[in-house]
Amino acid sequence: MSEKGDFFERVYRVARLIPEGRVTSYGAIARCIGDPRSARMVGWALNGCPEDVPAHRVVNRNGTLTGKHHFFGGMARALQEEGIKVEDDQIVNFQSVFWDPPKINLEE
DNA sequence: TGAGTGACTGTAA
DNA sequence: CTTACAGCCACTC
Repeated sequence: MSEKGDFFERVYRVARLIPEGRVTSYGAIARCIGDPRSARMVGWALNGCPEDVPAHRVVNRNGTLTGKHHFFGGMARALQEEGIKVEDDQIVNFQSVFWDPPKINLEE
């Protein structure tokens, strides 16, 4: 076990668990999968995320849409479509829409 | 092999 | 949650 590709799969899995109208941070996902120091890799992993992964719901710890420049299409608009208020590439009331990812089965 | 870069985070002031 | 500094891991040249 412990393959390199597992890291990506875990990121995708957690990202898919994000409910609508909610967002999470890269560090939260990184910690969820057991690598809180690889937060940067989470963002890099989402760079090649499939379409079924709501990458637009993943932002940095400040609630800023840091990935907007890399996301295909209007990331801020997509968030607002789900009920998330965004202003100047920054999530409004970020703490209220923040979603803490549960610990998934790392061996599954 | 080593330096540079990046969708980051935590701590300090 | 502002700004500044350092640590972090993987990728590219």
